[in-house]
Amino acid sequence: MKKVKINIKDIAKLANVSVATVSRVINENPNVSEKTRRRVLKIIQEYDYYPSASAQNLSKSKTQIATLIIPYERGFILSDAFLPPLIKGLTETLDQNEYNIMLSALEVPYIPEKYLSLYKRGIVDGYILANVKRDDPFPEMLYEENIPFVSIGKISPKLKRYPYVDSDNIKGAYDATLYFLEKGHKRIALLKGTQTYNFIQERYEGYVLALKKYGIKPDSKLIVEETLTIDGGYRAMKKLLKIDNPPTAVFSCSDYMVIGAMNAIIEEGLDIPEDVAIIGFDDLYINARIDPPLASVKQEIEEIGKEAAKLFLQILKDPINYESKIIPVKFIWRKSAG
Amino acid sequence: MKKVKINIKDIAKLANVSVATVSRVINENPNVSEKTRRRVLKIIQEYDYYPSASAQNLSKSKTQIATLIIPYERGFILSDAFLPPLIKGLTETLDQNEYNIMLSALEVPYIPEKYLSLYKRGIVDGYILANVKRDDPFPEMLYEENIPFVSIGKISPKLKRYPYVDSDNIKGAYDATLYFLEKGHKRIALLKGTQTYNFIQERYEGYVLALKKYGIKPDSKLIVEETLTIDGGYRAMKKLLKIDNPPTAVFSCSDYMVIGAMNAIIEEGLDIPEDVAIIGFDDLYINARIDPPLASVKQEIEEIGKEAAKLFLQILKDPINYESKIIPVKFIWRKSAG
DNA sequence: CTGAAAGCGCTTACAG
DNA sequence: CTGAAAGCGCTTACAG
Repeated sequence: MKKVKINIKDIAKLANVSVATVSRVINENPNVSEKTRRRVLKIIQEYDYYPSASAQNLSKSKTQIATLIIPYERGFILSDAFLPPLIKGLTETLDQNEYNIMLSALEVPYIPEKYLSLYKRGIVDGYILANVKRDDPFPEMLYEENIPFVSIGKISPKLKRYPYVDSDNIKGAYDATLYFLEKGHKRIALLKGTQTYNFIQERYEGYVLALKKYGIKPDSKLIVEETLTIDGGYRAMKKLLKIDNPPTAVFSCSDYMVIGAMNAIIEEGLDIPEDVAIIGFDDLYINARIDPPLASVKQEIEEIGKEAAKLFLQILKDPINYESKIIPVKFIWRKSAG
Repeated sequence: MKKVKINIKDIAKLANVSVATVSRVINENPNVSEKTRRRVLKIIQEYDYYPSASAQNLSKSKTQIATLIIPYERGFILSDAFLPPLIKGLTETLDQNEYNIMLSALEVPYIPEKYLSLYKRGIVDGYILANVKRDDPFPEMLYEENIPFVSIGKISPKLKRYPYVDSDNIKGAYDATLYFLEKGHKRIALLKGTQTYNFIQERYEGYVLALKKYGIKPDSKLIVEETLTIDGGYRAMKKLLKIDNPPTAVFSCSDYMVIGAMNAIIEEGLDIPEDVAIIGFDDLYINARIDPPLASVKQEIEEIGKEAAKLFLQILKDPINYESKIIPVKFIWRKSAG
């Protein structure tokens, strides 16, 4: 039942042209007469011919494949607000440009050489980095070797210039904190992640910036570092509730931490937002449906995926003249914010 | 700064052997003297040589790439309990076997031909299907054309025999329902998805099976179909609370539906689990941390990913003698179950 | 607008 | 154990 695989030579013979002409038709080269083009196209359809990607890759020395690098970090959850829309944005845009995307999900710490070989062996044309930490050595290696990559989220401050797409983390944290300040809160805590993701640093900066605007000096007792998980949030909040003069408002770098923090708050018999108001970051599906509904800063992850894909395609063509992008975020008020 | 790309011919020359020998070394062909092997390997290392995947693919006519097909269905959320562990399981196992995985996330309804071409063009060696509905025509096309694929979750009942890895959905639903029955509940509702995923059908069967064991005939008023989302669960539960003699227990095909259902229950001034007990399916991260904590049936998604990857590698070698797998699930008691 | 031919970088019978 | 050579299926200057 298996049809013998037909190749460009067969098509050429059937259409009474040379393989060069068939190749031109396939590649939409304009130097083919309309008549010939039609004839060849007809034969191609009739025989259900698909050009071999391997052969094309070998000739063109590119593969039309990007690879998505997602380091798995213990104590970090790839939320449903992140991975699915990211994948959607990336694949949609790449697909429109006949690019495919490969998946490399690795547990930290990973061996960068292994992932470098994807490029060196000519399996992929370049990398899209997601969820990479500041101290991850991989981007620097790519940078050094002039290998095409785009980062989703800013990364190593050591790199002078590299293509990235990121949320406006500073603004998001700033807005959330400012909201509390305008409501009259003086003791505003920050739930920071222990991890060295750049977005943590930026959200911290946004928080500090807002405080500064109101002439408040950041109080180190109000800034707690914990893992970016539900449990981390729980532990952090427990600590905060034990200090003298505990916070009346909490801004968290992650919604998962907020969920843990909520439990800690309720456990102490306090009310949200009356005793402690709280705002998170990410906007999980469930945020609107928890009791109380959770305020958050929403990232446009799907758009980030799209922009990252565009940027990737761009740097393949021109590795010098590109522009990195910052995508706006949006503060979503809900009851937990008070 | 860019080193000229070195190829097998260069290595052969440098090592004073033929390209055939270098190729044998690369492919770990035993017919090479230890001495020669060492010499060649040394040169390879020294010059940081990587064989071209495209050239290898062309010669071997395979690509060492599988593609993961994830149809995006409106009204269905790819939860953080599903996609990340699935990807982890798949990539880990494939990686160990020097296989890579490509990503095709498409919005339903999609054009199957487009994804078929990934195989026909020789971009991938086969497909791993996730989240595919019963009436999706794609698997049948693969089946007809003898294209290698493995399905995560059972699919079309039209296919007589095909490789799949699935959770024991029937048992999971059965256990959850049985738990309620043993607690003395008589009016047990089922929150079904409207979508035609096979797992919905199976969870329904497990539910019915348990009822039957207790001599209870399924009451159609207690079985509500809605989208597998938070909102769907909310609407379904609202309906259930309006009927005469409303349920005292609810088993839901999805945890997201449970979250919506909880809101509906609380809105009516009822208590969980005192007035209405509830059990879901999937076990989201947040389940343990919601108030009340949510009982659920937990799937071993990472293991499913691993088994699917193994099965895929297996059918590539032998498309006839393989065994599909059913992975056990686990009922997780928490307060919401009563 | 079209074709003959070299080239992309491997693998793999075949012969020794 | 090793090598010469054909073959995998394309693309792309080059010549006309």
